[in-house]
Amino acid sequence: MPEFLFNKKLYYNPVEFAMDRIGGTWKMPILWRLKDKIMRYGELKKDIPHITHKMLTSQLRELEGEGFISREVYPVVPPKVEYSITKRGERAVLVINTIRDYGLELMKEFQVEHSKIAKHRKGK
Amino acid sequence: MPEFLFNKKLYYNPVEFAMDRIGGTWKMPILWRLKDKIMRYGELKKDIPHITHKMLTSQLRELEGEGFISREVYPVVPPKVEYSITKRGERAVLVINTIRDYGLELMKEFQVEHSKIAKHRKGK
DNA sequence: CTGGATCCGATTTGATACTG
DNA sequence: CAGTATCAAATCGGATCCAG
Repeated sequence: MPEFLFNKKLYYNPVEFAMDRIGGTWKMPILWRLKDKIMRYGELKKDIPHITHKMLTSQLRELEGEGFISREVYPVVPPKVEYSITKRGERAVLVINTIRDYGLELMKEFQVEHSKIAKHRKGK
Repeated sequence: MPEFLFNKKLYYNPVEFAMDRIGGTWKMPILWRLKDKIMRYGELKKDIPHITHKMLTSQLRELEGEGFISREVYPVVPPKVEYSITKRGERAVLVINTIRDYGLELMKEFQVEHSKIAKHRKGK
């Protein structure tokens, strides 16, 4: 397993590299929401439960800085900022889908119940 | 996105749940090594660069406790303990493969060199 | 050889206040 | 509305020591 440097951090394998780009608690939920629509900062904030202002802004900065999302600022008062997904972000969403499906599978094995309106969702 | 509890921790989505089971810096490297062979504690320790005693033992405990690997203790002196992958662990390796492939793809995009030979860098 | 426990510094995150 | 800055709390990880 080769090791390498990126942004002054030492990585031991490609998995770690990938997870540093799109992992953590919040990046996937953000990308997931932007996968098929443009959203404003406030919309994301309202839509992602429990995320704090600080985490949302910092994670958006990182995702933007590494090209997974793009940010458009409208010079109006009050400010309006829209976030949208990029090609690179769309590619990431494919991987997120795989992990998500696996997560659902694991939850079943571990008998975890998503308390919310766990209606019968066939397929997907 | 539903939220739910598992082991007294609150999760917001299936991705987070999956990554808590097999994510972190060391779990994937461990599973990866056990995917096609049984290994002793000391072998894993020597084989995984930079992992500390504390991290290796704690991660092995968690992986075992959640059924991704199994642990066999031989009642001899000095102790001999062998770790092997389970069916659940093998399923996880499939996902790890996907993430790994994606990681390699990303590394290429970001022009990361993963040669073991050091390259000239500006800073350090 | 394997593994548990403890101390402690480093990193991450939450809460809060402030700005254009 | 969107974003920055600061401080404190919580978490994580490394080093070390003890044990069967």
